[in-house]
Amino acid sequence: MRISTKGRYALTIMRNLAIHQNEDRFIPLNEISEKENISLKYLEKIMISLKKADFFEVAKGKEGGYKLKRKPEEYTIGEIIRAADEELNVASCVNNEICPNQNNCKTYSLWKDLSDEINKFLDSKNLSEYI
Amino acid sequence: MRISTKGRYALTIMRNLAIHQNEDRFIPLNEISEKENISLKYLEKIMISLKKADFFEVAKGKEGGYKLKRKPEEYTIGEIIRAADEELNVASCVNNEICPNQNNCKTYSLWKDLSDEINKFLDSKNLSEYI
DNA sequence: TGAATTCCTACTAAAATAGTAGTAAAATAA
DNA sequence: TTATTTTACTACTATTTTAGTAGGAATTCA
Repeated sequence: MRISTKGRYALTIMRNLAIHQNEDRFIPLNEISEKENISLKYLEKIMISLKKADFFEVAKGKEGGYKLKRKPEEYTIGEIIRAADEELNVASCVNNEICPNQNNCKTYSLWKDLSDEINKFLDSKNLSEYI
Repeated sequence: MRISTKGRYALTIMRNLAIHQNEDRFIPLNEISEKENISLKYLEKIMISLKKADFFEVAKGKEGGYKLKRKPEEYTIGEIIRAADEELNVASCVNNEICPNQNNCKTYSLWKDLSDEINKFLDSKNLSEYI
């Protein structure tokens, strides 16, 4: 039961943006790519998901890049991982798909409660704790 | 972040054995296979992992099958899922592999703590709660 | 105007998960 | 003793998910 690298890299991106938040400039992805040794193309792809969550101000072109909209302590780790396309549910029956056996399923509440536990844990941590 | 079907089916097997524990006989896998609509061959495969954990008495041949060694309340859900080959760690750096960056990794403790949380939760539940 | 950057679409590779097939070995009931 | 039932073992295949790449269009600023 693993957090995907996509989720972990999303956190890496957010941490890097947080670190430079006080500098008055946009941070381009190639800077993060070089520092963290992750391909630029892959970071771009992860950004597609993160942008939907409205985490950044974006500037295209020269001197462009990304800048966090909020303070680091205002992002929870949970919302970052979830934004990276990763649903934090341990079984598909939790929240999303309909299980044909839903009503008399003996273990639904087990998976539901565990998923809630995981989300609660990750929502109790914020980005500022990891920079 | 999903619990694999292997892990879920392992629990299904254990639940079925628990249900029939008071009957003075061994439960063959084909009975569980038919009732739960899971292929016999796949159940056999999952059994290979579970047997290593010494959960059952086994009888081969006619009238053979499996029988739980302990009472249902003496099996935790955590040990069942872990026995089904599924490590309950959210990142490979937790417990197993060595991360080249271990000492100054800012997120190691995050993944470690989350993994501990998941294990603690599943170890607090026992099989008798799900039959 | 050219270099740096994000944006967009499509594709490929690798790994993990899920599932199947065939047969040998063991044990018991008849 | 033998046919049948069951687990045990080994190997293979298919499917799905995750990870990663490629190429170029659009935008913006120095």
